[in-house]
Parts: sequence; structure tokens; C-alpha cells
Amino acid sequence: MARKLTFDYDQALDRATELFWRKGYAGTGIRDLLKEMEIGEGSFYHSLKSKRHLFLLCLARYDETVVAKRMRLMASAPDAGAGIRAFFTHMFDYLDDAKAPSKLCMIAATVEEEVLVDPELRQRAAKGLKDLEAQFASRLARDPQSPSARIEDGALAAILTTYVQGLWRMALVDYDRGRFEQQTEILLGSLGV
Amino acid sequence: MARKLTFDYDQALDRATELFWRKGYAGTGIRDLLKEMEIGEGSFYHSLKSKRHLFLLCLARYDETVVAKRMRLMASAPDAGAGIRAFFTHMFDYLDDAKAPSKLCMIAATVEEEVLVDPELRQRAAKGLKDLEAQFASRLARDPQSPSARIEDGALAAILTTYVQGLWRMALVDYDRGRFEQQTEILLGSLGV
DNA sequence: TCGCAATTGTAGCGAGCGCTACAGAATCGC
DNA sequence: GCGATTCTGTAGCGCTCGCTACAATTGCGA
Repeated sequence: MARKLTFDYDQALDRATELFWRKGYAGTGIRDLLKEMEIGEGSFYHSLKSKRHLFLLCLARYDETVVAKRMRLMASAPDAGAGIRAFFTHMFDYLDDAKAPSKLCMIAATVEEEVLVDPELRQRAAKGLKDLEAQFASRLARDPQSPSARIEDGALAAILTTYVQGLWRMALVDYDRGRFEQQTEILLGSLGV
Repeated sequence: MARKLTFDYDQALDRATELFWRKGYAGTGIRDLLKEMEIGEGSFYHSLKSKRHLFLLCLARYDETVVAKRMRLMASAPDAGAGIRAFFTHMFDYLDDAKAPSKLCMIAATVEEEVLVDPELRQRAAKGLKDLEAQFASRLARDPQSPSARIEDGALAAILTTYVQGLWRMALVDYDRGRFEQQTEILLGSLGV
């Protein structure tokens, strides 16, 4: 019963996600977003409400695309060992991709930043880590061969999650795929995965 | 040949370090620092040059105290296994300390933040991680018993460093000492440390 | 005691931040 | 067409940021 949106909402969200991913929450200003999304200040506050609201939408979008694909790869592998290795391979592929927005997982990045002051964003970031750990645990649990009978699935999932978070931080400083692959394989071997 | 500083330089540096540690680089404003250090704007820019310069001084101070102590604990243990466990214990003790400025390693925190845009700060943060890895490696290397003959010292040090970085991030979201101790012991056991 | 040099307090610059008020433009049912 | 409603562009608010210019103050050597 009134005027229609003159811009492509989905495309605008994609572009905003890319920008947040590349420059972080605090590092991305409203004016940067407007320029990238090619919309005006009025449209922004009318249909996206606020920077925080937009960021939450973008986190969801990141989850549905990048994270979901990684999880699907892990889940569809023949066994837990292969699934977990597929997870790391996808992660390293992404880190190798020169066109990627940044050497960083958007969820992991959100854990740090002053974002932690904001309870909603903090909770959202925490959920991302919990989800990852749960995915590891369930992948290990439903493995018919139960490859690492020595170590309880929960503990193993926690170790892997912690290690993955460390990898993101290390990659930010100095990424060397060969080294990362090698040390990861040694770790997985030691853990009996 | 002229006027003397009316404030305690060392004490001011300590207070600034505490504040940066607690709120991060970007999250700490000049006015916050001035209030905490109990000095004026003029004094600040005269004797501390800039926020960036002060931050580098504070990082050095943090290194000389907190990090140095952790390293000393690791180095002075009877063997590598005990040293590495002492390292983690000191880290967990710190995370348990309610009076500590934040659940965070100041060096690790500096790896993230938009700080990475600044080459000097980035390099400084990278050095912190390299140092940690080198300490792990040398501790493992000079162990008479060479406890983990299975795995090369360098790879082991890299895995531990990565894991420690992950721990810092996990602790930021949800810290549970019992869980962390347990999963860390399982990891060390698996690695033969 | 005087002059020089170092330290200090004040006031404000220029820029960016997220956000809002508001008027004009577009699109619907009628 | 008309009115109601929704979208858009502009202008600017109040605030904070890191930093600087500059004059006043202090303490030293001569």
C-alpha cells in the first residue's frame, strides 16, 4: 500500500556482511556501509534499524553460508576422521583464498573486539563457539568406528574447538599452510582421530 | 636544568598498563588514561609522546612482568612436562584471579583489534607469539629425558602455542577452570608431554 | 636573583562516530 | 485523481576521538 524498496535488500546485506567480515564491527562505520551498500542514510535507518541490528543480520548470513558449508562438509564425510580433516581443509582453503574478505572467521573475530561489552553480541559470539564444539562432538559421537575410543568425545571436541580458535589467531599474524597442515595432522594423529 | 616531572613516571606507566590490559587499545581513550594516571593533557603529550607510544611502553612492561614470570616458571621446572604444566597452571591461576584486569592476555588481545592495521603494533603482537613458541621449543629441546620423542619439538611447540591462543579466546567467552584443566591434561597426555 | 629550559594546564581543532528530524518522492487502495 | 502510507535524501545533532598551540609555571645553573 505504499512505496517499494528501491534497492536490493539481499544484495545490500551481502555487501554489508563482506564489509563487516573484512574490517570488523568497530572498524566499519555507517558511512562505509552506506557507500558499499549503495543506499542512503534514510533508507538505512528505515529498513535496517541500526548498525547493531544490521550486524546481527550479517552474522546470521555468514552462519548460513560460510559456516554451514564447513559443517556440511564435516557431516557428510564417511567417518569422523575424514570429516574433521575436511573441516580443516575447508578452513585452510579459505585462508589461501586471496579474494577472501580477511584472514579471519567472522564469528571468531566477534569474540574479541569491544563487542564483548554488548551483551547481545557477546552472547551471539559465544553461541558460535558452542555450536562449533557441538558439531565436533556430534560428528565424533555418530562415528560407527568410534576412532578415538581413548578420549571422550566431549573432551576431544573441546580440544579441537580451542585449537581452531587458536589457529584463527595464529593465521592472522602469519599464515603458512604447509606448517599449519603439518602441525594439525600431528595433533589429530596424537588424539587418535 | 629545568623543571622536574611532578608525577611518578613508573606508577603512571603501571596504571596505564592496567587500563590498556583491561579495556584494550581501541577501547581506551586518552581521557581515560589521563584520569587513571592522574596527569594532565600537557604532561601526557610532553613525556609520553602519543597513545601509540605509550601503548608500546605498556606492552613492554607487561612482557617484563606477567609474561616473564610465566616463562620463568616454565624454565625452572625439573623437566619439560612439569614446565609446560606450570605454564598452564600460572595461566589458569591468573584466569581465576578476580582482581585481574581482564580474562585476557594483553599480547594475545593485541593480535586482534583493528591494531593490525598499524604495522608497528602488528609486528609487536606477532613477536609475542613467536616468543611464546620459541620458549616452548627451547623448553622441550633442553629436556634431558626428551619426553616426547615421537613428535618433533618445533611442531609440538607450534601446537601448544596455537592451543594457548585458543584458550585465551575460549576463556573470554566462558571460563571453567575444571574443564580447561581436564582438556589440557588430555591434550598434553596425547602429545606425550 | 635572574634567565633559560623543561613541565604543566587550558582551550580548542578537525574529523569521525551513530543516529534523528523532517520534508519530499513514490506507490498503493479507493 | 485523492489520501494514506511507506521509502528516500539532506542536514545536522551531540558526542568522542587523538592531538596541538600556547601561555603560565616551576626549578635549575650562573
